[in-house]
Amino acid sequence: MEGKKKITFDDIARYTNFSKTTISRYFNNPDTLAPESQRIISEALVKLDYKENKVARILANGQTEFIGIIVPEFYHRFFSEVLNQILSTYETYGYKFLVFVGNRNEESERRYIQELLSYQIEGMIVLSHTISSEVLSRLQIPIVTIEREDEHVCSVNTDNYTGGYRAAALLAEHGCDVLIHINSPTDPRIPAYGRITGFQDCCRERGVMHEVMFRAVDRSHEGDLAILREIVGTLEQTYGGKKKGIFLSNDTLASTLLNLLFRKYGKLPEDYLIVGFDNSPASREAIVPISTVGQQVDRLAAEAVRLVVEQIDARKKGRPMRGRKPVHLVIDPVLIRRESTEGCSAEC
Amino acid sequence: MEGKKKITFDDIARYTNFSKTTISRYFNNPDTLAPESQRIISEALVKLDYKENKVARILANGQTEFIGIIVPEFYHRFFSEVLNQILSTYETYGYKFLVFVGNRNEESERRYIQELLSYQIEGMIVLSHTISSEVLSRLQIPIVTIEREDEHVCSVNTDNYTGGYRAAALLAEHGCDVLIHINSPTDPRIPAYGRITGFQDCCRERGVMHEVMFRAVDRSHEGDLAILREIVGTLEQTYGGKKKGIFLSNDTLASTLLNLLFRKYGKLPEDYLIVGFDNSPASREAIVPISTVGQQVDRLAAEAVRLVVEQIDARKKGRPMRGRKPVHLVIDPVLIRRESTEGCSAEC
DNA sequence: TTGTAGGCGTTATCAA
DNA sequence: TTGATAACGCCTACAA
Repeated sequence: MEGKKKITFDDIARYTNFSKTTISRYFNNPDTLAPESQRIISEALVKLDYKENKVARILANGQTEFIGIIVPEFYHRFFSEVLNQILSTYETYGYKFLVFVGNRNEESERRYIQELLSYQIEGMIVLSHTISSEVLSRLQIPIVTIEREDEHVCSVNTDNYTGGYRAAALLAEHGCDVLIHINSPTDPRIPAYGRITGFQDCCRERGVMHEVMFRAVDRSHEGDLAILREIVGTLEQTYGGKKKGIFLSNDTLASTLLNLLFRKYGKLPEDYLIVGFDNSPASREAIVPISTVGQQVDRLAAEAVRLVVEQIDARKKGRPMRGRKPVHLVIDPVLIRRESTEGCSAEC
Repeated sequence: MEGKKKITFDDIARYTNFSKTTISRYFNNPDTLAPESQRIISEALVKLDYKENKVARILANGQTEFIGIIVPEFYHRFFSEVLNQILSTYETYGYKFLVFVGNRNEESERRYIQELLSYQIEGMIVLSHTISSEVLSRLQIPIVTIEREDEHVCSVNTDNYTGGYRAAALLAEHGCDVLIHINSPTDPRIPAYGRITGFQDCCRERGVMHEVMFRAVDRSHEGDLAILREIVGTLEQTYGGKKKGIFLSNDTLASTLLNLLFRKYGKLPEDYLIVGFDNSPASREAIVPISTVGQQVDRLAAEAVRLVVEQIDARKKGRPMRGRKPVHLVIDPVLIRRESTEGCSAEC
């Protein structure tokens, strides 16, 4: 009952008078065994308390069923939600996940990748963005990125353009005189940039007055608060009597703005409409539920895993993906209307 | 440059005219090699573009450097934060983490554990609570739990009792006439129950009127809202003119209550003081920053990993932990005073 | 339906 | 300082 040495196929073979091969077959092709043999072996397994050793199996057949994941951080809920959904696909595909958090440090992320490769991962899902897709593509294993620069590898992204477009459209429909988009300075090559162009295009098409304000938001709550306070000051001066529709780059920021206004006025003033991005709990649980553009995180994750697995499978039968153009999947965002734009129908 | 077959020690040995053994030594005991030999091998590695294969190494020496993790869910930020901190210890100890999310389903968690064991993990950190510590202790590998029932295994927990005590003390110090604790029905065997007893003991010691309200909170935001609305109604009836100090089981719930009151009165009424638990972003970013009892998540995680690693090391040299009583570490909580109890000093 | 023999890429144990 | 050889535990032809 103590620390006995592990039971192997050899032990079972000896115990049952079969060969190791037969034991192996019991696990991999049970139907090629005589029913009686199956029973004998199955009983022996219990009797000897056999525990399988996948490391040995991997060495023999090369299939680790490992997928590596690199996440940049966990502060933004988006990442923990995606990770959650990815991990949940274990039930579907059986792949196990080796997870690393990139420290925004290219050098260490490189090391993580080497480590992952040394464990013979069969594929990789990358959410971190410090390593270029070109470098990733040279890794010679199936790779899928989520919401990051993806020129040379497969990817799954939210249709940010449509998201930004719909946010603007929603605000315009509610008769806002001026639309404001607040965002941090964004690299045009990453998918999130689409939110900006979508917003702008919608405004232009409809001839609505608009402005994109790039500020160093998203560094700290205090910083955001200060920046938004200043912005509110500016807005009240510049667009005094006008109805203002404000689209923020994420729900946390939207909630911060909302709180700011609510504290100032004891309510969300009627000349302010707010839309966030992500459909994170922060938007639903805000003091006034915030309209938002929801990323379909479950689908992002599911498609990402599906895509890696597809490539892994393809590579197992020949090498059909060789030189093929990377696939870029796009997931539709969902516009969620809440009180911050619709007003409070019932109870006010 | 295409899909060449992998380079092994054999290739390097042939290329350098050393034996496989020497190549192996280069990696494991470089100092036992002649400096010249080291140079030769090191150059060969580059020239041949060797990539190490840890699976083979594991099979040979039995050390996977894997630690398994089972997290119950990712909705509560606590878990993603702990996971984050655990993963970050890679830099310190070099252990890699295989992560599973338990679906609140005992059967599947059992399967996860089997899967983890089959990959020869060297230890396990468990945050999920569907599997009893007794069952876990029979797994014969180092195990550490975090904030869950831990009778038969090592654990790291926040000192919930002190947390509850300090929350109550804070409210009492501010002259509250009655203290209320809102929590979901809690199993007395889990650490979080300490919050309740700590709260009660403090109230009793000080002779403060108090009440613990067990409600089915934490299932959904809408549900919480309804429950809290009802509670507020009750409180206003029962404790009309009194100053009420409310301690909630987590920050999200505290924030929901705060929003409710703020919407109702346009501010946080002066006869309400609020304290949450966790020091999650929700408390800092609330419309009125919420005082809270902070779990030192970084320390919880760091100690948990240290504890598994310690056991793993101990087991490698003999088996000194055999039969020893499990270690239960306790981390002090940190009381964080914010506006929801301190009032607004500056700007009001 | 079952068995034999060799291999997967390292490390460990003796020798030299 | 270096090598030969046997593990590690399983899988996969090929054979019977």
